[in-house]
Amino acid sequence: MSTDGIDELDGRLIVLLAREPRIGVLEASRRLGVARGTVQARMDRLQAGGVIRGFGPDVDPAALGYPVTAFATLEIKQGQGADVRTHLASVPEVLELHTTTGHGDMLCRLVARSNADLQRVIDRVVGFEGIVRASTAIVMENPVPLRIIPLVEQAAADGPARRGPAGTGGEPAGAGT
Amino acid sequence: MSTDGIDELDGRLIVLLAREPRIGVLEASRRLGVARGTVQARMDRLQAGGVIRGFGPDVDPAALGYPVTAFATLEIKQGQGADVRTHLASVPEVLELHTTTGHGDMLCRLVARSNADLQRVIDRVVGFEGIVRASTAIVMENPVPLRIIPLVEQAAADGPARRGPAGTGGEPAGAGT
DNA sequence: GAGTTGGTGAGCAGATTGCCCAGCGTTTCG
DNA sequence: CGAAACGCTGGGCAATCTGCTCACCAACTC
Repeated sequence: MSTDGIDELDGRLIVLLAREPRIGVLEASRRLGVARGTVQARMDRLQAGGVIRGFGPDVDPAALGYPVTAFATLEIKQGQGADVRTHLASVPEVLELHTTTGHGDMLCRLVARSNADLQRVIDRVVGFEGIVRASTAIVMENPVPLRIIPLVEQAAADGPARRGPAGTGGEPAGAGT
Repeated sequence: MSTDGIDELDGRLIVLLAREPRIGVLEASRRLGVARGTVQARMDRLQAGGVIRGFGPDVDPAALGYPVTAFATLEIKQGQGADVRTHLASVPEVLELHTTTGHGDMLCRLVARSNADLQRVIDRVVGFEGIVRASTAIVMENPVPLRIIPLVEQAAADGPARRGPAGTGGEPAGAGT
């Protein structure tokens, strides 16, 4: 679904939204130099197409009292996948979970109140039959926080796919005063 | 910084925002059953305190044309850390990067246009002196997408820390008609 | 040549925002 | 114990923005 690929304007719009989430449609149209209706239409399309999933608040676990982050690689007993997922989903400290290639493993991101607390979290995570082994890596630094802007710019540059190469669709028109 | 810990109202507010990001302050105050000014004050405090970093758009890499996600564990040559970070930060497909305990390693999240393209990305990532070894795990499923709500609820329940235990701060007051 | 799609500029009623005020119950401090 | 500080409530107001609709134009498609 979704026409995959965004054009240059979509890219600028997303980047703008990423940088200043609080601006409204009107302000965005000014910054982008296009009509309000255009921005509105683009936003609708981006959301409908799934490119923009939403605008959830970016909550910092550390500020919530969970300054420790870790990644755990889990080795699962064959056939126990579904149960393990359910189990992990029930642990609040499990922020995300992926199943990966390799050893039929899983990788999950955890947070904890302290290093000591991390032990509790890990115990809870692995304290479930079906999990054969777990190895944890504690995060010390985060040189590159989750980002999307560079990728959006890349995508916008690579695939202006949406329209033909010609039409600027730019400033012609014009009827008013 | 930031008083660490949120109370029950903060928790409800964040969860509400996470579920329906488009609602404004006014609508939120209605849903929460508190005065508009209160919501406004809470939002300000949460943002000032760093609990809420912002409201950036949630962009789906897959919809951008990057449906493949992978995690790469990198082994770095001692002392090359800084350079490697800079290098990785320059690759758009590197969505996030962490330095972790273990082997003085790094863990990064990558995306690519296809499995074949992933090879290109990995080559670019590891094609840098200072990176000794890399092992990659391709993500197949994502049973638990990055989430924060359960943790917020947990935090709100655990540490109502903000006020004393007594005062509900709830419905007293009231003067109008 | 006709039709469709996407963009522009304008307009309007209704809703929301930002900001300020006064009152009041609780908690804290001197 | 009395006073000040806080946080929340309920109103109010001007300015702004949103959602939606029009008519029109240009380019691409058939």
